[in-house]
Amino acid sequence: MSFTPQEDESKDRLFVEALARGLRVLSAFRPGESALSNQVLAQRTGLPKSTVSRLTYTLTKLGYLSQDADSGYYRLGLAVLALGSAVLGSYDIRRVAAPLMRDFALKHTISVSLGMRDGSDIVYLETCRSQARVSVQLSVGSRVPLASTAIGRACYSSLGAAERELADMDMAARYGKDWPLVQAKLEQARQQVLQRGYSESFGEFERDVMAVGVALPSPAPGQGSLCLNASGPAFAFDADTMRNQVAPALLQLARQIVPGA
Amino acid sequence: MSFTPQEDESKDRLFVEALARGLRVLSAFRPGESALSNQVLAQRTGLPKSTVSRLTYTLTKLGYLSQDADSGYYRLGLAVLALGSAVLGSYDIRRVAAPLMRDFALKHTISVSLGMRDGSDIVYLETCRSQARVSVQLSVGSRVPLASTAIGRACYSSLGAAERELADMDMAARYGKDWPLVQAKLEQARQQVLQRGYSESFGEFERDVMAVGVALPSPAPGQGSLCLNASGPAFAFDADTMRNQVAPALLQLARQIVPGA
DNA sequence: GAACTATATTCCGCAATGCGGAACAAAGTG
DNA sequence: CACTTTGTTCCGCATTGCGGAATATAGTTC
Repeated sequence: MSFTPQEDESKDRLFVEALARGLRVLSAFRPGESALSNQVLAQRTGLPKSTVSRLTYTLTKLGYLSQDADSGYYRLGLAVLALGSAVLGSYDIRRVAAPLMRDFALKHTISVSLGMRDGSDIVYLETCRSQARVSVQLSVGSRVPLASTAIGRACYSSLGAAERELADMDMAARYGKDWPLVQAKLEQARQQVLQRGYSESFGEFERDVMAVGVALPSPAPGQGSLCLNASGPAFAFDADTMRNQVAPALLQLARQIVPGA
Repeated sequence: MSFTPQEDESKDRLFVEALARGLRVLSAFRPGESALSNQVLAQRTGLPKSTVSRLTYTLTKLGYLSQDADSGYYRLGLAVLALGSAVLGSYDIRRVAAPLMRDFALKHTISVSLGMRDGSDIVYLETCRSQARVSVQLSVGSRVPLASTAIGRACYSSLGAAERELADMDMAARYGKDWPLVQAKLEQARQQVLQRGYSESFGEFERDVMAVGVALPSPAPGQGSLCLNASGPAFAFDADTMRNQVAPALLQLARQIVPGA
């Protein structure tokens, strides 16, 4: 697959290749996959067998991979989890937001998520679902596109000119020839946010899911930009309800979470 | 703290040092810490400044670190979160256990956690708290010692002879001269588990926290060993209640989660 | 604003370190 | 038992990463 992507090229004397390769191995594990063979890793990463072997050996020794006793396949080790939880722990906004989000979810019987922009994605930092049973908070850490989701559009619309430009470039690369269309849509969403304060995505990202999004005023610009969404199934929420009931409440929630502003 | 643990030493031609160092940088972030300077990283990892600089450069470029705009400090990047969530996603037991645990927590107004052994620690894979408000699931990914917690003791007691020996060695190294005492305590706990099926830790790990633990029968031996605990504040749970009410219910919960066995 | 810290980045020659093709092992398959 | 498929080890080569020292940048103090 990917022909060695040393795009920057060559003389980046600061870039530590071996580290990058090791992380490439770790990130070859897609969520939901349990165990991968050494060979599959070689394929996915595009690295030669012997190199992968050395890397898995190293990662295993450090606890970032663990080897299944009989199959010999590798799974992500618990050391990785520790890192992940350190990330979550470092965002203290979660501590503030989570209980408020929980209340919101219960009160409106709707799911609500807190996200942060990373390039042209939104990464979920916290999720509260209305139906207590379903889904094990698995969505924390997962990514949704900036362009087609309510939460992404809200975030995009809150960017300053400079940052927006960067995000645009990111997406231009990502969407290729579709970019003009995507951009038009984004611009439209941005106008809506400027006027009404929230963004919508009614069935555009996932069929039959209605969502609205709002941005949190970012404490420091240039910092990660935070945003919220509220989403529910189309059979339970129509566009009117989302616009007139949910969206104002979500704006209110945002104000609760970040009192200043 | 840990004086460079290059125990094996020297001629391990397979071990990729640069990768290990990079990961050492990532794991220098303790949960709850937001941003670290390059220098602090150098201190904590014991690596020379220029090396750290190169590593942070690389990690930043890959999204595993992100640099605060003005301070220049580094924080863990969102790419790390993706890895972490991939780990959680790979343990399908969570999907089964979580709703049952939630019900349990509500019914008994007590906290319950699912853990897995990693060396002489237990790593939490899932936590359900009784009081909906408090604490944002932050404990997923955190570590507690095998020796002094109910959940750890339950897990220890369920190990086969071979694995127990390994764990013993781990702890002997960890506790040094205290190990005989710790071992005696563990052996005592093991006897209790053999007789009654559960372990206790009443105020031993955290003051004023009462906990009982049980092991889940591991699907494949040699695989990670899973275990449960239930814990609550001492003012609300006395030893009798824990033993006669909570412990049996927890055993029942274990049976629900892993029907076979 | 000059002199001084403290911290981060960059340079650069050296050689240790990681590389990867190929040989070797091991385990599964017809 | 030949044959395939997957994983590990070897080993010489040169690339890659190393780290001390020099340089840049910022923040303090007088």
